Amino acid sequence: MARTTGSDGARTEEAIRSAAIDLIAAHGFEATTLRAIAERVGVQPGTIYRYFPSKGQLLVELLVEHLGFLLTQWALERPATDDPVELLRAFVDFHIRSHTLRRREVFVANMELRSLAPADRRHVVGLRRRYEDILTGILQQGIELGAFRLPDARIATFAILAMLTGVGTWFHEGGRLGKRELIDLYTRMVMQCAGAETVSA
Amino acid sequence: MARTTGSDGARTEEAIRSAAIDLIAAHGFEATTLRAIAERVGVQPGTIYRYFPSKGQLLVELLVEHLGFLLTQWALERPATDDPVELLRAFVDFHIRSHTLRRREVFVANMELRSLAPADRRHVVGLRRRYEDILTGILQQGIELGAFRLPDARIATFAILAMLTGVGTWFHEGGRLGKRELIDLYTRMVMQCAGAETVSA
Amino acid sequence: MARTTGSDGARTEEAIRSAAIDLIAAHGFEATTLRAIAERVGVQPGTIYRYFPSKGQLLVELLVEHLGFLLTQWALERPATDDPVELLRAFVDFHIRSHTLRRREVFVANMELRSLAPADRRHVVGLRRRYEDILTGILQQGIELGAFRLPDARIATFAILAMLTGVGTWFHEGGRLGKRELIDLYTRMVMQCAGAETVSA
Amino acid sequence: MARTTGSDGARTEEAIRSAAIDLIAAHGFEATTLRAIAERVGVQPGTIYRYFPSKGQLLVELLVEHLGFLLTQWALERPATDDPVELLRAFVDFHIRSHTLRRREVFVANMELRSLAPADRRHVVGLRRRYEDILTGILQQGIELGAFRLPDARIATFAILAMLTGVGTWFHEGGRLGKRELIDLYTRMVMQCAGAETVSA
DNA sequence: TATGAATGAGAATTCATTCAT
DNA sequence: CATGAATGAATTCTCATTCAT
Repeated sequence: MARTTGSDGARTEEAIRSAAIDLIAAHGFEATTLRAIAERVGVQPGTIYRYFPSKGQLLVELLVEHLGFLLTQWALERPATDDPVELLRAFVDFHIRSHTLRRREVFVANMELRSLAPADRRHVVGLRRRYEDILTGILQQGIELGAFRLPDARIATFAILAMLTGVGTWFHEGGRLGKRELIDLYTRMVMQCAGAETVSA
Repeated sequence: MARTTGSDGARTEEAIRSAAIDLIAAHGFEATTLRAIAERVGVQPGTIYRYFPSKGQLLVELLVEHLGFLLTQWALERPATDDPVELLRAFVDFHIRSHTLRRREVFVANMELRSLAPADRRHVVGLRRRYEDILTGILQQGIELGAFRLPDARIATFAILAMLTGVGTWFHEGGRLGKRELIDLYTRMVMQCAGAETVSA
Repeated sequence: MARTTGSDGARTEEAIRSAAIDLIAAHGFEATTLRAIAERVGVQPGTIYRYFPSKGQLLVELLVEHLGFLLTQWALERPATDDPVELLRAFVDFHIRSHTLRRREVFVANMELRSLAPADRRHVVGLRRRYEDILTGILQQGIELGAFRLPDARIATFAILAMLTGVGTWFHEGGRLGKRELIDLYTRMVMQCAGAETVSA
Repeated sequence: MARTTGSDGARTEEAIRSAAIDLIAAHGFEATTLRAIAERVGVQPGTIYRYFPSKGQLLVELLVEHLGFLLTQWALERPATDDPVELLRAFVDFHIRSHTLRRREVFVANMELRSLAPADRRHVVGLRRRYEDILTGILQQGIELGAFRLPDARIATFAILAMLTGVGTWFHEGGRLGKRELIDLYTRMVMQCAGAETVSA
């Protein structure tokens, strides 16, 4: 059969993206074959080339889309305040929410940078850098205002992001811990870590 | 030519291990070919099979060896004290030292679990679990003795290990930060994170 | 180049089957490489995998197809009579005709059972058994009716089939003996062997 | 350990021959590896080269030795008589005995001619031809003396040898049939087949 | 006499990719 | 928009063979 009635390009492209993220998150980029993606979508491998020029470019688009989403979404959600404590709390909340909601994308974005061609890697790393800078900015301001006791905002950024992102490796919706509690727990640990004066949890 | 004078098995095996760790850390297990490993060692690909029965088993042996090393070494190095703060300090020191010294092994051990066959994964995950349990034990004891303020020893274990292990992704010997300072910085952040009373830094 | 104009799947599959039978009959299954088959067909080795999932499965399909052909064809050709002598004469005729016409298939079916995986071997041996049973049935009936003097129908089956099938190892169309004479010669020998009363030669 | 006390070259060579026949009979020449032979003997693969210059030559030696044995042994055992019926009876007896006793050698000799290099094949086929000629001679004489009714001594040779040799594919010591009965059965069938006047069984 | 290390060629198989239809 | 046939290069892995010791 040629094509399911009502299918169209946009739908197919989205199905490819979704299948790709799933499979790459599960098995890694190198271990994921276009055949497997195509099979999940229900098309022939050649069809993928109507939407993405190569396997590598598919990965790039996935990562760029994801990081773009994070950046855009934070810009929308970030509270209007300038209070570093408030901002840090909001960032932790945002990060964990988006990283549990889009686990697979996050996982891929963290694991598969090395699978990118150099130019693409630079591009993606640049985007990620912009996301890290959000946290660094919050911490820096907090240090300056005396709200945080931290020796180095940049290194603390790495430490806190690693901690938060690590959630994705073990947290599963429906386990003993709800998402709300998870966020509360991590908020408290991050606040302590940052040496925030007002630890209320 | 049969045998290059002076070559011997033990040396070749070690060279294969080392080349494999290097390349797998750099490009991932799936993206690493036996050809590439062999080329780096200076042998033919088939030679690897004198030492490892398959590519997969090579990975297993690398990971088991590494985790065995961590477990053994901690048993040797851990201070005689029962003081949780002292133990946590020692653990952070140990973890960062071993994880910067053996960066590549650590990286591989964290990334490539999914490349293992199920039975091998269980084995390796079991070993890793034993290592995690060391930290959980320290935190648990500290919580009970009132030395740490943490809501959950297990989750704090994940958080702290993620934070510490993340060091491997950005720290390079010879950068602006010395290893001693690095350890001090992280010790301080971990202590704050754990809510340790005596934060002296 | 993607597709040679005019090529199509069914033709390619048949060409692979034919080349495979030829080469396996000539050199044996283990000694036959997919490369060699592909070369004879005029495609790349990988192309074979569009049609057969593995080299082993290719052999299975060849054998099953051949034995299926024998079984079907005998069902079509066997004379309506119940006379064992008439049936034996027809069987010898049928067997030699099909075994000289499809020499290569027969040869492979007799030689390469050991190259099959156990489950496949059981399947193929089952089919071959059904073919043997045709002859055993004829002999059995002939013994009971007194038309044949044979001590054991089963063993006589082995003996006669070995004798008939052996033709394939030396007979070549165009030699000093025509196919008709060949069949007559063997019919006479088989009849004598079976101790048939009416030996008219 | 270098070598088992008391081991010596002759013993090793014999062990290699024996292991080779076993494995080649079981899996075919192409499917039999020198590694497997060496393992069964308990030596390293390289050791085989002290005794045989190549894998192919090993096969040649096995076949030549076997056919030489048949020729020599028949020369020793053949009855002094000139009576074709007596000689045929003795030949059937001899053939089945030697072909059940040395099943593996026979099997290999029948299956693996195609694995020989052309020159070796000619040599081995020549020896086999001499063995066939023994039977052809007996049949020819019997036809001339009127003891057998056969249209063609050469073709009858093929038919009878195929029939007799086929025994090796299904007969197993210890089955429902003893070797004595087996020989009697086949003697009777061969005599009938040859149209021998005096069928006493 | 035998080992153990290694080679190099070649095996089956997989896969991203192309393109006429 | 999508298929189905095919490519060609690469992959893991195997094996007969060599040879210093």
